[in-house]
Amino acid sequence: MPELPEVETIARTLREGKGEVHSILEHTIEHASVLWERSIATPSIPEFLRRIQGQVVQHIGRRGKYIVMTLSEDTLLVHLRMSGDVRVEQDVADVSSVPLKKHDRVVFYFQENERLVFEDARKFGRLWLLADPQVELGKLGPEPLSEELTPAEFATMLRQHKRQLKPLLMDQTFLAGLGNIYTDEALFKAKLHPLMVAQDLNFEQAGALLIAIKETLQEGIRRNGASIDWVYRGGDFQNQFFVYGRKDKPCLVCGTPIERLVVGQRSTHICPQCQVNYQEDIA
DNA sequence: CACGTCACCTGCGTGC
DNA sequence: TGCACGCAGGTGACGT
Repeated sequence: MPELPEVETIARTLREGKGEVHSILEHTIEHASVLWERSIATPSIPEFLRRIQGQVVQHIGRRGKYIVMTLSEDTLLVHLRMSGDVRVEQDVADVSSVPLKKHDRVVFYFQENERLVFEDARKFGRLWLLADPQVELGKLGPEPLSEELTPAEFATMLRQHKRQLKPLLMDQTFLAGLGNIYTDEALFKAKLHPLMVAQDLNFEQAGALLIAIKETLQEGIRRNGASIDWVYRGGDFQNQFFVYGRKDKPCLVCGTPIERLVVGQRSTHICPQCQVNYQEDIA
């Protein structure tokens, strides 16, 4: 599920609390339990369990699609991939006696009688415990919402790549945070076809694309992300989709039926009327 | 460098 | 009802 807005929503909830949930900042991990070993990317399970003990949560943020938890000695990175989620359990007499759920993979028990549970039905999600988080985060491209990422800078980035727009935008080393849904929505907003070659965009189109990306992500965050399928999120951005998942439904701008195509193995949605700047090689 | 394919996993919706 | 199949928010390892 989770793309940048969903991860941001989750990180904020852990950091600031929301509704019933209160922040876990400054709380101390008493110990952890790993129910699915492959959920831990690094270090080894024994080292992970040993090192995490006694660490205090000092900051919680996000970089790309990673939740970044700065602990007293290390940094814990959480990547939810397709079906991961985290939940906080607190406000019960004894959290450790609450039954775990079918898809729970890693559990952190806090001294404050709380649990942070990483759940992940499809088991694609990963956790890293690192002395230096840059080992992992250093691979990422810029943050799309950063004010330092300007239209001029983005145009320069696009000019350096001879790739199709959609796969390029989803490449986390190019730009960190877009996934399948928000990419389709941003391309629609910018009126650009996903198969256009990045290098071929003019300055105006590059600028429009960056603005569309920023606005789409900000709207997603404002709505607390999108909740679709059986993975509950609590957000409602899914009700704002213009193209994603709307195959054969009328374009909300021009009424033309939305088309679904496959790009880089990923389901891709476009309005063939609004996103016309791509020309098939009509030799 | 760019692209295609498969692998990793489970669960849900659809159609026969 | 059972069951096969296609689909799913992501990424990484290959091969061409």
